[in-house]
Amino acid sequence: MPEITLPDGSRKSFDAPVTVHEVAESIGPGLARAALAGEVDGRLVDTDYRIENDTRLRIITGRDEEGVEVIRHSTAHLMAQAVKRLFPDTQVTIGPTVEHGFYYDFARDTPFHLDDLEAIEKEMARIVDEDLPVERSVLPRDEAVAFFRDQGEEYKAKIIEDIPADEALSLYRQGDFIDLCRGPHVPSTGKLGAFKLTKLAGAYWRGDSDNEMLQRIYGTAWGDKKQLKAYLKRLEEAEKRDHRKIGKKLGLFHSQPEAPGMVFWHDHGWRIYMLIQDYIRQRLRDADYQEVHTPQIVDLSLWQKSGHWDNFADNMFITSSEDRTYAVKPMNCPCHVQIFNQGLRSYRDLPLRMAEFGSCHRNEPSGSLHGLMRVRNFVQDDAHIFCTPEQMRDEVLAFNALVFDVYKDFGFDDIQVKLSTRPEQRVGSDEVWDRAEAALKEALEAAGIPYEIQPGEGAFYGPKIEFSLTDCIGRVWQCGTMQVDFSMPGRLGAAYVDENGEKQVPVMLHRAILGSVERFIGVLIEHYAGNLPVWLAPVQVVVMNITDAQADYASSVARRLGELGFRADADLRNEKIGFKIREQTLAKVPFLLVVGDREVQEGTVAVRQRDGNDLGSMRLEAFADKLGQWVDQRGRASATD
RNA sequence: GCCGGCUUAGCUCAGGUGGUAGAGCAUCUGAUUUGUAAUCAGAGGGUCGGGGGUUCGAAUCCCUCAGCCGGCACCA
Repeated sequence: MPEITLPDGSRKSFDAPVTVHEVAESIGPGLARAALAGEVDGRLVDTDYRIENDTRLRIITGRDEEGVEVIRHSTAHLMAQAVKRLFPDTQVTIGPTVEHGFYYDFARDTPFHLDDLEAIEKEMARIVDEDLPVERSVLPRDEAVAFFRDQGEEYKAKIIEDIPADEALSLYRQGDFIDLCRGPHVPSTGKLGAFKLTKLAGAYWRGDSDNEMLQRIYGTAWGDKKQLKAYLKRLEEAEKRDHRKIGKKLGLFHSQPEAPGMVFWHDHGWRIYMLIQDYIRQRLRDADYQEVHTPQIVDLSLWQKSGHWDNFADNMFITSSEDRTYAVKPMNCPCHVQIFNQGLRSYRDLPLRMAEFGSCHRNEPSGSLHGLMRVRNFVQDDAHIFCTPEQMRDEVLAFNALVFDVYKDFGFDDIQVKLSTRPEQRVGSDEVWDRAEAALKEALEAAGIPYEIQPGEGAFYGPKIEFSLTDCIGRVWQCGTMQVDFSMPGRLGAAYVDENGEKQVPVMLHRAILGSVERFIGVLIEHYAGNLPVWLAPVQVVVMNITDAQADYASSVARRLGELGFRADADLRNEKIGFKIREQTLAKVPFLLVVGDREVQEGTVAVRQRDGNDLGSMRLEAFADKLGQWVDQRGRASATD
């Protein structure tokens, strides 16, 4: 005689055990149709789950997050069923859900073709029409292994063999297709429909590049067609923001086969680059960093001593001369230790903050290169802080504040912080790790920064904090980092003399705010869809004349703005004003100044913003004042867009 | 690096089943002197990513290399 409590607090009594579906039916036929699963005492179950005792129940539909999750899972099964029908020689492996959808990995001699996706989608739709009931059953592990092996599903059998022998496994059957799955699943295939297969890819069996490659099909699935459509629309929008497309259109940079993964920065792109670098340089100066510059290529022996050669030999560029072998530097830190090592350091010198915009080369695997986001030559806003263990906390605290403030200037307010702790393979005693992790934690907590812990994700030489920012369409980019290093200073012989006249090895903090400048520019372009805030816009103002009669005036306005420190061009082409406005708007110039006879006579400029907003006519000085204010507020307000 | 796809004019892209290439924009020339997102006309421009092969004949079919794109793996 179960009494069931619903989320709104209401109770329903039944004379006999009932299924989730029956409870839904008792509430209303609409809910019964929409029910995809139930949550019984916090546990997700199928709709045919039988409730015996008093319990709390939530009916899950496609409107719930959990419901969409169930739909994605079930759609993965649906796809696998369709694939097995169309390509019986295929073996199934795993099919989990991912953000916005799902994938399924198949083992198959001949890879799928893009055209196959369409056929698979059609078959999926057919199975939806068949509205096959999805039924759960339970088997002991060994029987499950035998079952799948019998079906020729070797991979599935291997997966199940890794599960403890005493565990019973749930299987889900829909028509001729059976898959191992924890569930829950939708009650029947007819509940599915808002899906689309999106990508075809190779993926290693068990995620290990030593294993054979499987065929992965990605799909997206949603609660209804409207959500699906909205998602596809969002994908399209994201594509329009692609920094590679925008970078090409605006002529910011290019790359070519002769220098894969390396960037040819053009005039306008390089302006952005320099503006960012100048800004960070000023911020670091204000925070008592010194700036240094170290060699591009350094004898291999240094990299052997630092340990990088052991770990990253394949990813380092090598050059040689006069029987010596050099490595093109993949990072700045060993060189910074060399500067630290010049002369005798006192504890009074600490903390010593050493920054460098050093150009680094890493021979990244060819398949990992991606526009500006993953390159082989990059510059980081890199710095190393040499300090005592006692100073770590304050240094981390100060750095946190700096990171958040800098991100605000670039227009990012939504920042996620993660703390990665000691990995299995590490150097240094537990005591030292305790202290380092505690210092990072304390600093985060003292600053009131919420953070997530990633156990075991730290570097081998120390724990790290990672700062990720969320862009305007919700994508997360890891940029900033603060890493504690107990290893390298010792390996490279760094030392200072303490209060007692004894030599000590300093702690080294590796830290960057933006990370690679290349990548950060990529993130900025996508975040702003190319409409960079005024302080970063390569060209801030274009002055355009209506006819030749105002050419001199327009030139003088542009020149004057240049003298005031702004980046202003004149567009004197013999074109209609509408044409010039269109072109300069597409070039994402934040301010367009139109000057005709009226403006010449009155000594004014007509101001138009990038978004089409007309600010009317004003004196040049008035405009320059406003422009100065917009520049000064950087990315903190959106006055111009 | 691995799997799959792609590579045609400066850019964006057309070019069933093999018969030596085409559009729009851009460029150049001329006309037009124009008031807030495209003025008109004409002209030039390509060893179809590189190399090799099949064929009487290859942008098209095969092999190979490179780069790019989507994933996987990697990311000090």
